[in-house]
Amino acid sequence: MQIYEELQARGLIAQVTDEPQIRDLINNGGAKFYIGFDCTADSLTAGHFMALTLMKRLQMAGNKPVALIGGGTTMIGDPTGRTDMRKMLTKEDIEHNALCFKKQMERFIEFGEGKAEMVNNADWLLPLNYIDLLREVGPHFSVNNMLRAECYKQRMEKGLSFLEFNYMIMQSYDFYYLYQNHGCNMQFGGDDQWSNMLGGTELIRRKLGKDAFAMTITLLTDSQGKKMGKTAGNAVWLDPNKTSPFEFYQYWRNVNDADVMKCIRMLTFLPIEEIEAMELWDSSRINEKKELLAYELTKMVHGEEEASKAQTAARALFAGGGDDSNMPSTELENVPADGMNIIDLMLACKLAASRSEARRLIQQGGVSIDGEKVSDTYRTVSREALADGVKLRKGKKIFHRAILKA
RNA sequence: GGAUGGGUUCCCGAGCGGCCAAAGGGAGCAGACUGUAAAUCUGCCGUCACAGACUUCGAUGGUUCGAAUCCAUCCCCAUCCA
Repeated sequence: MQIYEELQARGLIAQVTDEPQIRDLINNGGAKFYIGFDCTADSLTAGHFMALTLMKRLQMAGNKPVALIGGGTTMIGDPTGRTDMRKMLTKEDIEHNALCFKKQMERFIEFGEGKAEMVNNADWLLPLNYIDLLREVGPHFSVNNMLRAECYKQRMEKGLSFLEFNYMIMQSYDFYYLYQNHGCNMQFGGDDQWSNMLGGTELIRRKLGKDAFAMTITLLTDSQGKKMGKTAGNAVWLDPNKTSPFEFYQYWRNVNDADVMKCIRMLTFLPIEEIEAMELWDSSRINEKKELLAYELTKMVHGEEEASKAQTAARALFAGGGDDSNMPSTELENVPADGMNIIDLMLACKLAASRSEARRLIQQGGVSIDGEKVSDTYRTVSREALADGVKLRKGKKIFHRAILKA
């Protein structure tokens, strides 16, 4: 099976500009493609993960990936899928974020001579001169058409600033620039980027009379149609300091039954045949699939060792027994001689955002220490117990070890 | 620049002088049930020294015994006109 067919089989392809040509191009390793990443935060998220795996898949098939860091476009802010304007980030923030992205990607994809390239659109967008740019690309964009684009339509009622309106033009310019200066002939992106990407192929056709291609990836949504990769509105980060490998593992371990196979198909590198076989598994093996998914993804992002640790810890905590030394933990300093109040302890371990919340949790019976339910909000944990480490549990799934700093 | 309608707790959205920490829904959290799933049911859902107190309803000032609710100024948003 060739790469294009594989991507299809995995359900990754959403839209393409010219199917026969793109099939031909990537199956023969003839594509030099780019994917843009807006650096609105200082870490990549599970949402970016699929784009990274796609780059890897295509690279393995002999195509050349270009990772575009949006140091310039982030200055504008993509209005796609937003009902309000993004907070404007400072130049310093953006530079910092771009640097963080770079580090994370480097760990994941192979860069270097003849391998993947990394570019930052700040390099060519920032020096642009307004009038020159207007004269260069302005005549090729029809405002009428732009307004018809889905990404702006949604904003017509809520309001769209001129700043954001220009996002599409900047992204189009990127493609045009990369086509000319880096020989990029294709752009990939999330399906929500379709109109922005078409802007680029159009611009190249009009300015240069050449064909460039675009292909979008199906957005990973759960059975309820919501974007995956978020818990409680917070992103699942790839940075182990922001989302520990254990938490990362747990996120995937807990996906809905209905979404497991989709995730395995779209995100893992397991051979298609193996996945097809899994489809036929008895429904009683659903948890096996979830473990597999969680393990595979954690391995890719954090390495095999962390993945096994997370798996061992999870099994120990939920199935009982075994080694549970790998659960997330907090080292405590300044513990008074007569021990620490349970509420303070929970706060110190970030298991509750406020004392009220901690108190509530206890009153509702959601907290336990070393397997014993806490019902008294005045309960204190002795310094001696903390020296050995105590196992806190919040709700059903959150485990945390608190231990005195040596 | 003009006219009109708006800015309410994470989001949507009621409230329009005291009964308002503020209806309802969503999200979230906890409990029950389960399979570390979903659905369902129950409770919680501003903060704290938590049967009490304190701080919130775009901002600032004012009227009043008392304001999210009235007045003034300012900032922001939408719609129509230019």
